[in-house]
Amino acid sequence: MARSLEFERTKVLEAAMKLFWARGYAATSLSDLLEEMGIARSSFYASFGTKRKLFVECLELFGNRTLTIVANDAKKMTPAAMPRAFFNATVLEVSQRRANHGCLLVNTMLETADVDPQLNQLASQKLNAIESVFARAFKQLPDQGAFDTAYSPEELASLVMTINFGIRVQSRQKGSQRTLKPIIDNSLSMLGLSSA
Amino acid sequence: MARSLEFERTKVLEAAMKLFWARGYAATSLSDLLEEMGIARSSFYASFGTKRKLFVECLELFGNRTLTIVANDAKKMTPAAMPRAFFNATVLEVSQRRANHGCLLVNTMLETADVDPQLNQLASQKLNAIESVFARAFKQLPDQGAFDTAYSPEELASLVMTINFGIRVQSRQKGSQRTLKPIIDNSLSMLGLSSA
DNA sequence: GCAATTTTGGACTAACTGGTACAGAATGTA
DNA sequence: TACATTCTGTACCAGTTAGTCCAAAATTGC
Repeated sequence: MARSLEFERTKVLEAAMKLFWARGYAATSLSDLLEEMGIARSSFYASFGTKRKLFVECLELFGNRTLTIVANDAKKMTPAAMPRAFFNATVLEVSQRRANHGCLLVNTMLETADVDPQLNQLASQKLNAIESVFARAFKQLPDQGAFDTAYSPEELASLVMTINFGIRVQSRQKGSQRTLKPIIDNSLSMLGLSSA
Repeated sequence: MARSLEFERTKVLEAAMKLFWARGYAATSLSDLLEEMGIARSSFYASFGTKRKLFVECLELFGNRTLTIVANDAKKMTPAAMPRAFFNATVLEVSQRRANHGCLLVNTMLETADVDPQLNQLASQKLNAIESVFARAFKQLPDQGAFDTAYSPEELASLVMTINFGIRVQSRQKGSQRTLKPIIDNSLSMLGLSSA
């Protein structure tokens, strides 16, 4: 036989995702990607096909990872505790470790809205899937305990996503967690989840 | 003397703005712009300098126009009525007439965040100016009447902007006003402004 | 060592990018 | 009509883009 099959495909993919995450799809050139991924031009096309296919893979990876976070939360905690946990995991913890690039799905949706329907739909679907997990969890709670308002589970999930989107935009405007913390806290208390 | 000075500069500028609004800065090529503006390549560079300068003008135009809307509202109505009026003017009425492209300032901020600090700062400043108008209006209301919560005027303004951002993202995901209306209504009721 | 196979690096292509230059047509004033 | 000025169209430039190709190097199992 011969040389070891793939290199560290997932690691290389992750590096690409981070770059797309920071700069967006169009603004990330192939040369930038190759440098960041640490592989040669030829092996890139052999392993990933085209820049577009690579981006779709990154979108998939990011989306599934985020989906896993909220799906696990749904098993671990009460529905009322999920929004805070989600914001903690996806916004605060990230802005603590490195620069905050918002949400790749949100960034992609805005970038591709009137430019690339397919990529736009892909990002949109992943976001809808996340919203569905929230809605399903809120439905399991018959009395909707901690929420002091009279929204349906679907409306609640939609509100959580609206707030999520707003926070993601804020997190690209002012990335420090010192400014983001109060925004998150106030948003959650608006939902009636201050003590959760 | 000679031929009439400028053409319809503002009209041409507006056409460019709409295209940037829909597609973003990088994804809008010069050829696309010229076609949409209906002027020749040479006259473009004579009148607007570079693509970048043109974009700054568009950002300026869009920002000032939005700022005017909310500043006028601040004179005409109570602070508690401002958020709804703002969302009506900038989201619902727009999505009624034509396709909804979100907010050029928000789109630009996300697109340029890790790519072009200057453009990013420009958009960010305009958004901060809008937030300041809200904060100033909320400060004028000593008892903060309609708001049922205990936020400071600045916190309230920040919440309004967070919701605004969230709705703008939603408006690029699902542009119809039929889906946007309930999202706006529920967001406002979250703020305690349902009856305002 | 030999053979199989993957990775690498560099040369290359074709298309597109923003921007420049310039000659001529159109339009106005006098 | 003559002149000044603005607009238009086209040709052009240098740089960058995504993607292809191929020979040589590196790595593995036998």
